[in-house]
Amino acid sequence: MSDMPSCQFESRPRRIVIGSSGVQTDFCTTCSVRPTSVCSVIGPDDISRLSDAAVETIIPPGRGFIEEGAPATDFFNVTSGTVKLFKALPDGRRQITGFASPGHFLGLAVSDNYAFGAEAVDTVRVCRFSRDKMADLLDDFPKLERRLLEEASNELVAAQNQMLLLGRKTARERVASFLLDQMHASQLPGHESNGGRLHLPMTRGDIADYLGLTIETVSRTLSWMRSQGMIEVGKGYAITIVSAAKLDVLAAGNT
Amino acid sequence: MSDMPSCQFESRPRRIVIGSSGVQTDFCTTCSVRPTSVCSVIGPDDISRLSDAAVETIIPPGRGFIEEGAPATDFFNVTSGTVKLFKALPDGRRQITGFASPGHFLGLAVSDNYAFGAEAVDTVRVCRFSRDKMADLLDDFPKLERRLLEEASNELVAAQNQMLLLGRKTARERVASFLLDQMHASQLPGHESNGGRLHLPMTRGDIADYLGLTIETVSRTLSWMRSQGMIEVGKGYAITIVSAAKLDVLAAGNT
DNA sequence: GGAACGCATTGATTTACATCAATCCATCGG
DNA sequence: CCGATGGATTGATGTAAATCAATGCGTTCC
Repeated sequence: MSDMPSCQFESRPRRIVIGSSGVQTDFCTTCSVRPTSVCSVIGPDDISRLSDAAVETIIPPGRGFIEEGAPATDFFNVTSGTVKLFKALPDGRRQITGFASPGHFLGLAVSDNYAFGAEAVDTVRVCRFSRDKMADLLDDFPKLERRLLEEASNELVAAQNQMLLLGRKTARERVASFLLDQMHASQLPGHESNGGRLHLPMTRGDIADYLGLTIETVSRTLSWMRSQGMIEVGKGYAITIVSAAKLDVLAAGNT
Repeated sequence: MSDMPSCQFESRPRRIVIGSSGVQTDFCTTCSVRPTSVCSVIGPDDISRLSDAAVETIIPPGRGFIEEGAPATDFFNVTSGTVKLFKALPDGRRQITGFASPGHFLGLAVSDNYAFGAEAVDTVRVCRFSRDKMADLLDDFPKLERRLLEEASNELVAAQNQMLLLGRKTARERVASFLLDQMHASQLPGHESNGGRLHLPMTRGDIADYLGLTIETVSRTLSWMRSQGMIEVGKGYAITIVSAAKLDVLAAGNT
């Protein structure tokens, strides 16, 4: 899950008016995710096509905005905040299949219905594209399709790594892998260097649902890592990586 | 993993000569996978472009043909047989991330190296496309990109289902899900109806590596299912589903 | 300001599956 | 034809993680 700088914008959903003058406030122009997201393939001359298609939406923490099984009418580009993607069983068991941060494109569906759910972990901003408008953009901008294929391929690789983790790794290997992934994500372009300090807005329960563990196992493992001098657990959701090398050895899987 | 009818062809790899007459034996023309695979977007008038790009390859059982970490120089379209896709840990632990049957397109890579390995379960035929030739085809046939995006989206959905299975399902739920998936795959277009009888060329070890279990657990679970009247375990690799309804209840996850 | 709630940590106990072991069966090669 | 090998099944035992429980802390709301 790559991590991108967020798009700053006003705090309520609204439709950008299709304007004929160039004076309108155009959040696409000022969006800081755009240089590295799927939107980057649409050039400055065509940016109004983007603005016309996109509806910026603010989603408060805890609110779901994609429901597994619901008709797949929209696509979403995450421009700020963190989203958890998940699948659920009827008895309440849940597997988080990924955390989406700015730059992630959500909503690819094969059938007519979403195969997964999405819920805001913290305050989230997304640009929403209806399926029709997306189809128009794809027709007019072939490079967009190439870019979506790249995104999908990225997700496939991440999914395969996660299957290896879920199917074969021990609890300590899983937590180590998770922390290292979060560290790498926070070091991608657009993130200010923060000396190994991770901001993890998701709860221990969310981390457990992502790693195929329970809350207690995640907590015990983090406590053990702290006792081994690998991490520091700070206030709120801050975890600081003290020895990435030790975590690397764990995550690599040499049991 | 969708399952498609296989492409019949001669039993050794060779380059199809770029011919000017229409008399040459053209395996693309006779390929029975082609109507439903990514190649379907290339029309009969352009089929020579396909033949020019493809190299048919026969791979014996047990032979690997994609090595995790190796340079990603080729793509592969599976036209016959079964392929296992996997990721490995240094200490020998291995997770099979999928079984690819005819119609599957392999080799999408984001970086310059393959993120997974591939190995033939039984005798496998693939059409191999070099990266350069694939790029040419993509430039000339934009619908090919759309089709690849559809394939990738299919794989993403399958991966998410598998993450739910690996992260949250019990052993019985996993085996039930696997058997039902194989049943559905065998009922796709191109497969003759075979009354619930599955042909599973992969070993119990392969099934275990796919479901995040051990050989013994898979074997015990199949034995229990036989004792419950859900399946019959026949000679060789044949498993017959006797009560899909009971397996459905298990697989659904209502523990 | 205090009760309620959500979240996290830690302890004790249980359990689903792994591990180790033995045996059987089918196939292959000499 | 027989020994070797690969694969599968079944039994006995061990264990990593789950489950159950208790406690503490920070935040929110009345």
